[in-house]
Amino acid sequence: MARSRAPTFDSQRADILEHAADLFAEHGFRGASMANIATACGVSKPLLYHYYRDKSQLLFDIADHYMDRLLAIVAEVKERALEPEPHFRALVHAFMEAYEHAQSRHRVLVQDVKFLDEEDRARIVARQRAVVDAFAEAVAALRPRLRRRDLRVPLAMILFGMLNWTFTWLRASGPLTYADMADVVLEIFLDGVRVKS
Amino acid sequence: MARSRAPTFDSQRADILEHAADLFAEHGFRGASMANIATACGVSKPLLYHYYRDKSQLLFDIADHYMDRLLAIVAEVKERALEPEPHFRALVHAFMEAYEHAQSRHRVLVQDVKFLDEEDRARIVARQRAVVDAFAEAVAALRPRLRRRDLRVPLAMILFGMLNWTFTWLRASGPLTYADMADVVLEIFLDGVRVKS
DNA sequence: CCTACCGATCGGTAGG
DNA sequence: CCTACCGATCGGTAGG
Repeated sequence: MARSRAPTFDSQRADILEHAADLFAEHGFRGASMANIATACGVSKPLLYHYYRDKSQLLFDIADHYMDRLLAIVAEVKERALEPEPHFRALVHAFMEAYEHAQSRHRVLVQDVKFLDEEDRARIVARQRAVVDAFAEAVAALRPRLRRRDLRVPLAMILFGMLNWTFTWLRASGPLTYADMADVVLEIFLDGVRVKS
Repeated sequence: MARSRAPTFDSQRADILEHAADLFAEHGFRGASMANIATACGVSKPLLYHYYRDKSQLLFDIADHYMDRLLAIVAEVKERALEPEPHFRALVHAFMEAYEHAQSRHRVLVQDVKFLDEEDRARIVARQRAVVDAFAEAVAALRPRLRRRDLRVPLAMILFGMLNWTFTWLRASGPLTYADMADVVLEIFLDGVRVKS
């Protein structure tokens, strides 16, 4: 009979994923070696292969679990059945809060998904597209008479630009919090910054 | 007497830089080998080392030349001495036009500068900061009564988010042109997207 | 003696 | 779950 999994299996696996995400974020997928990850986790390199088939699987799991989280946020906000503007505000706030607690995963998603093989990459990209579509709908609902339907996705991508670019400059330890940032983005996106008459 | 450089030296060097930028953009700094770059350029690997001391020098040159271009745009627009809003519009349009013709260099700047050694990285980061400062001033001029001075740089970073994130989704061959994109960003940043009463 | 450039191979390290 | 290794490929440089 097959031996059962150690009770620590899942937490050990999660710990490896966390350290791997940090190292991929900092050094890139090619720049971080399996030996580096093993050392960071305080385990041997062969033990890593007990939890993950190969290096790509580790990368895929980081990206896929992170997409689980982002899609769960989209679903949770949708369930509240809010009016267009509160719905939009809730999405932006929930995403910034998620980003605050997943900075390494966020970087990995942005910079390293291109190293996945075609099949794995396609799955991640499809799930990202689902998130973009949810935002495009939320944006369109704000402006129901928007004439150019072809601008729905670009408007969502512009919004994601404001939110996602934070990985290059916003730090949880800085003076501007992630919640402040959500408010500033909402102010700009909803009203712009031009001097009001 | 020292033999002079071949007349093709500068163009050969520029050709190498271009191919290296494409490969770094696609595969990352660690994923693109000197052998790959040599093959793409149609030269031998040792010849690469005639033009560039090492792989890092190649990366630095890509980033530094691109910063030359971006800082030149900032200076050119400043020389026109426009009013705040036309000045701001000119900056956004000029940057989007530069991005359109430098997609690989743009990606390299975003994703690979972290692989430079401390000194080279510091130079690039300092020049990037100069660009951010120029945008922060241009944004502040739009809204001279902005109460929170500490929002000047975040506002500029939010704008850069909209512009720079295009590297993930905007294609020169697509239906939305870079010039269209500049106009949409300006509309949002200046007026927001809320339904106007 | 210089610079320009080749075919071949170096020491070290990657993922496995 | 370890040490000990492998085939391959890395960035960089030797002699000529």
